[in-house]
Amino acid sequence: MLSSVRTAPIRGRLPPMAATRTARQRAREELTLEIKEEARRQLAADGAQKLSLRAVARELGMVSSALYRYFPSRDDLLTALIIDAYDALGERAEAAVAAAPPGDARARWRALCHAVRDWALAHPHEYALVYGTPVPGYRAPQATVEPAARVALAMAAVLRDAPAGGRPGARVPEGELAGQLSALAAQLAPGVDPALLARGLAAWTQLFGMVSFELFGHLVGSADPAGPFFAHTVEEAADLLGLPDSPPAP
Amino acid sequence: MLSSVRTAPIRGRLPPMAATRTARQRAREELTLEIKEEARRQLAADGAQKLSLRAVARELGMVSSALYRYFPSRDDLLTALIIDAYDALGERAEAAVAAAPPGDARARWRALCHAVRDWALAHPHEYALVYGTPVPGYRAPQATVEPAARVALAMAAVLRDAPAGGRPGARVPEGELAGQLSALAAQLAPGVDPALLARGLAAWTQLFGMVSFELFGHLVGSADPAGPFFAHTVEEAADLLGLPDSPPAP
DNA sequence: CACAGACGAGAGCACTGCTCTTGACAGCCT
DNA sequence: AGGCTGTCAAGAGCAGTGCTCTCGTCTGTG
Repeated sequence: MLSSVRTAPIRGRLPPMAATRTARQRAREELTLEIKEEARRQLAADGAQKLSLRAVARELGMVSSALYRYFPSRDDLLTALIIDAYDALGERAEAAVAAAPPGDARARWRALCHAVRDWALAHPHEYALVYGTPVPGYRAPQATVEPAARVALAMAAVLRDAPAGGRPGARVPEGELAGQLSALAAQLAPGVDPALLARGLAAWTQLFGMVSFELFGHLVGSADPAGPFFAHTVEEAADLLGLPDSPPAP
Repeated sequence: MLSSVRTAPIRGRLPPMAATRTARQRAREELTLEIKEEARRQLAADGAQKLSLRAVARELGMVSSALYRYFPSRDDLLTALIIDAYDALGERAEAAVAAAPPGDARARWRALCHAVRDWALAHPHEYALVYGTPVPGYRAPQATVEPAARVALAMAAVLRDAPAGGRPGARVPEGELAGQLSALAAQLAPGVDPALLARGLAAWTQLFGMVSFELFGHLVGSADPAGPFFAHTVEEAADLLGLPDSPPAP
């Protein structure tokens, strides 16, 4: 396996720039996009379960076997859609945080949480693809971990930039958890109190727990239009995270 | 609806007791159980996605079409498994609560939470079937709602029997949420403070959010052996719910 | 220009859920 | 006791799936 990268030419001449790419390359990229587009359409319509390579190919006017030139298997197509979904959600969350008043940590937190829920409600099947049951065998491809972390990173940034203080009554993490938290803090939110970080993790799991419960129908008997409950709990979580209650500049 | 049950004959003679059921009925019941058993085995091995009616039939030494006499469709088989899973989890949770010291609300809460997680870890695919992505079309059959509520009911009972007090700093639910909570309280935990009930709902979603995140691999980068984080968060949730910190009778 | 590689098309394999028909048997009523 | 009725397992078959392999064709490149 001396030439592992197949597309990279040995000659130093041509960097495959956007302008100098050949017609084949352009066609390939466009077709790849079209395939993902159609697949996403079917995903949104019927869910990941019913996404069929043959149906995608049919809709695109090509034969099913030709599609395997672009995605070696159905799982690879799904993986591509997963990455796109993570990126779309992450981008939305980051944009919401960026649009909130920079000094108002609570507003930033609130914007983040509601952005996640809004995106999930708008793209239920894509959300389910990403935060629902993993596909049968499942091995998270390395390519997914970075986009998957975007929401968590945005949350960490909100906490990092929030005025210190925290909420009293937080238990101090001990033992193995303390180690995990300090390692985590070192890599994404240096200087954050471990107890606060533990609450951040908890709020993170709760955020997606609420959204999943709402989307998957587990709240129908209780908090049925889940909006008010969601908003309330987001505020309570903000309280727990010690985010100041009133904006500094109204 | 005096004679809603179909199997009850109009003649007064034979009540279909366990002893007096015909050979056909017995065979049918046994085969139904065997089918579910084998299906559950395949579910545990490969996940709901790969559960195949033909494979189940093959393993049972019968032909696939015969299986449709017992379950009219694959979805119906899955629904039966869903109900069983709900029941198994609910029973486990109830048993854990019952085994905890009756007066120690925190111990009961802790037992409930850990029972849920332990069951989920022991039966990941059954958990995913129930709390993961709902099946494609999905309409929750009425038969599932009662077993589905068992864990929530057990949680409500723990809160109801806990010494009143709650934790200061709870936001009072307003508007639509207040109405939902009072309706909810009326039917499963009368006399519970709405603010506390809101926190109970939040804890409920968080519990399953944590378990789902752990099972579906979303915690690998952060709280990797998730046990310590789970235990910590369960205690913090108990704090929030105002459950007394130390057992009254050690 | 010639050639290696990429490409689309088609046939085909093994599998799925599900339907329909057929023949055998059990349970019930007279 | 005998006949009717409904249940049952079995088999064939349909439409659909993911995926593989082979075949000519065209394209970009040396």
